[in-house]
Amino acid sequence: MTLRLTNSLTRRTEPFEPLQPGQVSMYCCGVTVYDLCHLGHARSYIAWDVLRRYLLWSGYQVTFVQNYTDIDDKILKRAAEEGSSMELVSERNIDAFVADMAALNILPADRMPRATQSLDAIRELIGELQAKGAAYGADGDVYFAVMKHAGYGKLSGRDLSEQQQNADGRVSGSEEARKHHPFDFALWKGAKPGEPSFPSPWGPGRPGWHIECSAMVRQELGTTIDIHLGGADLIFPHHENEIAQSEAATGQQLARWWLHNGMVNVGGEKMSKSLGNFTTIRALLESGTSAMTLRLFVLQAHYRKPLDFTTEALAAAATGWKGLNAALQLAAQVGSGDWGPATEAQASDLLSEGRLRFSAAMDDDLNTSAALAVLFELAKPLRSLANRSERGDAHAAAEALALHAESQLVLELAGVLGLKPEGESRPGGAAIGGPSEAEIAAAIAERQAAKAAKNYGEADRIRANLLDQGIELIDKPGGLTDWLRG
RNA sequence: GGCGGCAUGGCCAAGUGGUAAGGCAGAGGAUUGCAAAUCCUUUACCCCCAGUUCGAAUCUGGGUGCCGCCUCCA
Repeated sequence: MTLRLTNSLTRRTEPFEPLQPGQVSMYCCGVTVYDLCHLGHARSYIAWDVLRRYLLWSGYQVTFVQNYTDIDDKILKRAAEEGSSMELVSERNIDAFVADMAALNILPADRMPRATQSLDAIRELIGELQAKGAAYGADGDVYFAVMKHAGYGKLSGRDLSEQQQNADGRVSGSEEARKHHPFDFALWKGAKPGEPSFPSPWGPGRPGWHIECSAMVRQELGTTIDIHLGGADLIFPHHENEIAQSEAATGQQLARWWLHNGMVNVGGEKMSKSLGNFTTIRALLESGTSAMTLRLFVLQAHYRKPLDFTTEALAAAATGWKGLNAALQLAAQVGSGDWGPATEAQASDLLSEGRLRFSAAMDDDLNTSAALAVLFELAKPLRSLANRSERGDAHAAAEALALHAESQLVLELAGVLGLKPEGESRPGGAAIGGPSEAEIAAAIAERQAAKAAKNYGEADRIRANLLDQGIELIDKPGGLTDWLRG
C-alpha cells in the first residue's frame, strides 16, 4: 500500500511519491499574528500534524516549515488600537501560537521563518520578477502582472478573461487604479506616512502578503517542494498567487502536491474573525474541553470536508475520548513493562491486522475517521481490562500480561494521530484546591459504615457532599469504592 | 454569474459496484440499597427522478437543498 493524497492541483487522489526518495519537504501557510488562533486554525494544523506524524511513522524523513506573517495591515491596526507596536503585537501572538500548538500536541515545525526576517529573500525575488517583466512598479508599489504568467489560474480553476468582466464593477480606489489588471496583486507596498517600513530598491515599504511564502519556501526548502499545505480558503488568491510568483521567477514547479483542509463551520457558516462566530483555542481549553477531545473531534471527520462545530458534537467527542483515554492510560501502564518475547507472540495476528487496517485507512487520503475506528476497536479489550484490573482481579492481571503488545500498538497508533493519555484523575492524582486523598478516604469509609448500617440517607449525603467538591464516587462490585476527581 | 465541494440511522461520521465501520445518544439485560461507572445485546436499505449493470449508497444524466472561494481569512 502506498499513501494516496488528494492534490488540489490535479483534483485527484494520487499515489504520493516525494522528489527525493525517503525525504519529504512540506510547507504550511501559517498565521498572521494579529490575534489568538481559533478552532479553524486548530483544525488545519491538527490535520497537517497528523500528515506529518504519519509520514514520519511510515519512515520518511520530513522537513516541515511553517511561516509567521508578522507584517500586515491587521497587525498595524491592532498595534495602533493598543498604542503598541507591530513588533510587540507580533511577539505576543507568536508566543500564544506556540503555547496553543503545544497544548494541542502539535509538533513544532522544523523551522518557522518570519516575514520580517526574510526580507532579503523577498526583495531578491521581487527583483527577479521585475527583471523578467512579470512585475511593474507604480507609485512606490510593485505589482505582479498576472497576464504575463501563462499558468495563472491553474490551481483555482479561474480564467482571467472571464474574471476581467466579473471584476469590472469592483475596480475602485487608488490601488485598483494603479493595477494593470484587477487580479494583479502587490509584491511590495510603498509605506504610508507613519507606518513602519523597510528599505528597498523601490523605496521604503513592506512586502505584500503572498510574496513572503514564495520567498520562504525557496529559502528554506528549495525551488520545488513536495507538499504545500493550507486551508481551502487560501486557494484563491493566496496560493494561486504564490504559484504565479514562484513559477514565474524560477520556471520550475513550486509544489508537487497541494493539500487543502475544509473549513470549520458554525451553524452552517464558516468560522471566521470577520463573522465574529469564532471560538479561540485558548477559550475552548479554558472552558474545560480537553486538548485531546478537540483532537478527536477534528479527526473524526475527514480533513477535506467541512466540520460543523456544535456543543453537542463536542460533547460526544468528549465522551468518546473519555473511553479511549481510559484504554490509553491502561496501555501506558501495561505497555511500559518488560514482559519478554513469549507474550508478545500471543497476540501478533490480531495486532498485525490492526496495524494493517490502520495503515490502509491512513493511506487512503488520511482517512482518520476509519483509522480511529480501528483504534476504538483495539482499545475495547483494554477498556474492559482497565475496569476489571482496578478491583485487583488476579485473572485480569494475567490478561494484562498477554495484552502487553496490544497496549504498545494502541499507544503507537494513537501517537500517529497525536493522541496521548491525558490527565491522571485516578487516586494518586494531584489535588488542586480539593479535599486531600486522606479526607476522601475517610469520607468513603464513613459512607461505607453508613451503608452497612443501612443508613442510606447519610450515605447519599456524603456522596453528594463529595460531588460538590468535585469528587465523583464509583462503587465497584465487591464493596470497593473508587473515585474520580473531576 | 464563474470555479469547487457536499447530501448516509436521533446526532457526528466512514464507506467509491456485491446487500451499510466507528463514536455519541437511545432501548433491553447484568450489576447496584439507589445513582454513577462498567459489561453484554440491540437500532439505517444511504435527498429525489431516470439510466447503465446480474447487482449501486457507490457509475452516468437531470433535479432539489446546503457550503466554500471569487475581498483579509486555516
